[in-house]
Amino acid sequence: MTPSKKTPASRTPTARATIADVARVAGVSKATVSRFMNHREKLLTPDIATRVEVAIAALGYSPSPMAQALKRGRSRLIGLVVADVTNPFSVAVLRGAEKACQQAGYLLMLFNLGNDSGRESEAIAALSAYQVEGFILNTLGHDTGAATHAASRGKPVVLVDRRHPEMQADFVSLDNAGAVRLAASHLLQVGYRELLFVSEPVQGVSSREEREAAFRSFISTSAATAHRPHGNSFECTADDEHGLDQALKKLRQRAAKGLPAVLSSNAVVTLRVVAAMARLGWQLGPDVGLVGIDDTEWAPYVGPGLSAIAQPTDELGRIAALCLIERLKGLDLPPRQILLSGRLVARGSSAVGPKT
Amino acid sequence: MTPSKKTPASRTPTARATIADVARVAGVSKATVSRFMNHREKLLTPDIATRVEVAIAALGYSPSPMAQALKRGRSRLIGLVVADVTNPFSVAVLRGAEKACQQAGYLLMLFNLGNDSGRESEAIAALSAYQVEGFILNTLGHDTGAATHAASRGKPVVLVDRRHPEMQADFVSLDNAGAVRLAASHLLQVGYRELLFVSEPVQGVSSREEREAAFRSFISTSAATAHRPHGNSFECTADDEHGLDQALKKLRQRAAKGLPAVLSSNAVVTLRVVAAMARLGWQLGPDVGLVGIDDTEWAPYVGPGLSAIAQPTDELGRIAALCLIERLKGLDLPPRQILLSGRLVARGSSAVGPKT
DNA sequence: TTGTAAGCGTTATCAA
DNA sequence: TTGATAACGCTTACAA
Repeated sequence: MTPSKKTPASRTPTARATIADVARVAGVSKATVSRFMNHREKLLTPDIATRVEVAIAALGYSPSPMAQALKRGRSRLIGLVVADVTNPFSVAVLRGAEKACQQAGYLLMLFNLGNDSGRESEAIAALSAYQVEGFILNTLGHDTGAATHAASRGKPVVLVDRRHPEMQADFVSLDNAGAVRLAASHLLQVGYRELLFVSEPVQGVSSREEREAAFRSFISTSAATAHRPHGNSFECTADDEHGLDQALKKLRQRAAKGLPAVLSSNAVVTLRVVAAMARLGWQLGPDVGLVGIDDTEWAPYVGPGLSAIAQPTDELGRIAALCLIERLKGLDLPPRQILLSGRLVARGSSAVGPKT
Repeated sequence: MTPSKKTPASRTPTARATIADVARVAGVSKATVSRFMNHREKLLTPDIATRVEVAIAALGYSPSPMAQALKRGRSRLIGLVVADVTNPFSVAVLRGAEKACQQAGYLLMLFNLGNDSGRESEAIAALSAYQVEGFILNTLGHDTGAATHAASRGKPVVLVDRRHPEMQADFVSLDNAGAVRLAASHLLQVGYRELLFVSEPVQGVSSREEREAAFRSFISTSAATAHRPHGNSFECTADDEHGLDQALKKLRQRAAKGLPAVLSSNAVVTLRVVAAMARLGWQLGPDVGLVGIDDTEWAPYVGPGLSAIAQPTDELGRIAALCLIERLKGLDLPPRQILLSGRLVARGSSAVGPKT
């Protein structure tokens, strides 16, 4: 018998107590300790129970989730894959999800793609290896093989904001169509008539597609209206400042008989539009109106204040986590779609006059 | 013999391949497979090696990090505890750290305190349980017991931005004193004379203390200078808008013979100051100057543009991760302090006239 | 009600 | 150079 087996003194003085230590101190078997931990008051003599309890307290024992995971096949870990942590929307979702997970006793393993959507498979593989019980995905939705694979292996997946083509999974998102209608009709109401929808390259990203489509359909629907709006779309990339400037100039030229306004498809784009307006020296609101999807803490202080459709970001993250946890608890339903409404926050950038 | 033991067909068709599966397919022992994985070309007959290699490829085998962690005591996991993911500085650090960790083959487990600094112990306990090999801590530094405990157990800890009192650990941060001097002397140079340092409640948070102290010392040092600046400090909380308004009014009253300016200690405070200025209807720059620590993507577009000290945030996160990884590789040095310099970005909010 | 023992997927020690 | 075999810390039949 090696001394390291039995005498606690021979352990590294700082090592975690194991179930065997507890069993020894309490004078019971490991199985009993395990039962105490998992079934608590059931099937346990009060006497033994207290002995175990005391030993646990004395040693400061807590079970090793790693060992539990190995044995049970469940890890109490949830994998979160994010296209870009820099995106404030992603962060907000992350925040909501993390909170809900913690409350349910799950921990989050984070994998940031850094906008390199090709690594989605890599991310999922890495997280799978750690036996995460399920995934929350806020990614572009290309490179969808691994996710589908995970899903087919019975690991639940929840998609946030962006769908993956052909993937059967719960989906939690802003009601994109509603949000775009809200923004666009607000612009019409205020008096803008010549609208430009600006988004990042659509490139198969579902939320961008949906918003763009909603915009087109809004325009064609309300063409018959008293307002008779016009609408166009523009895709802007990070480096092509010139292109955006040109698009805005054309917008203003077209707007001979109606005021021009931009509807931007997310916070990143909004910032680009704001930058372009600054370059052109135009006033947000009177010269060109602006409403963007995504409200931010700084929106009130940019120019005359940026009008926005606020997403219930925390709620999106929270609901995504809760959906996932329900599945983990065995809920077996066909994939659900949960669409949350945006809220219009009107500020100076969608006011025609200097003060409304 | 239960069929599930040996016949692959009886496994859940989707289960991961294990080392035993590989061994069986290759016709070797588990030990051999393990050796192939860990020592590669050493001590292996070419014939056997290729058989193993083929089997691994055929089954798509990759070892279970959980099982490895259990056996080795090392998990290739790093715990990141953040006071508040909402803070853009924290996110930026997170981003840098996550990237470096991924490159080194580590995964990040995230725990967000949601600004409830009392839960720091809880966070560390939870992450410890998962055998994380080390910690990156960007927390307030109260509730320091658990971290110290982890450190004493030989788990390396790196502190980012905020020190923990009496804790021996690597520390990575902005050079706070330098940053404050940079900001303050810029204000003097431009022509501001009556300075107000605004920060969140200092309350034992090291970075806030250091910045405040640096401000005081800058003022007293340069009092003998030709500029003869005055300086005061103000702590502002999220809900006390009135207090901040009053502080700014007093600042302007004091500034009878010298232009007034605010030096804000981080992005959160900067936003509050901007909001207060909007409430008061004052112009940033001509009425009251402003330089804040932390540059943000929206800073150029708020008012006349917000002057800022940009922190090398990505670099901070990256270096924190690298420090940790060095320690994990066995580096045994006394605690290091790594201080990175900030960079001044001057914009309209620190320009006395309408255009410089 | 409790204990014994097998096994989760690895790695490490020892023989062969 | 390779193969049994015993751990790692835990859960769970099955026996007692």
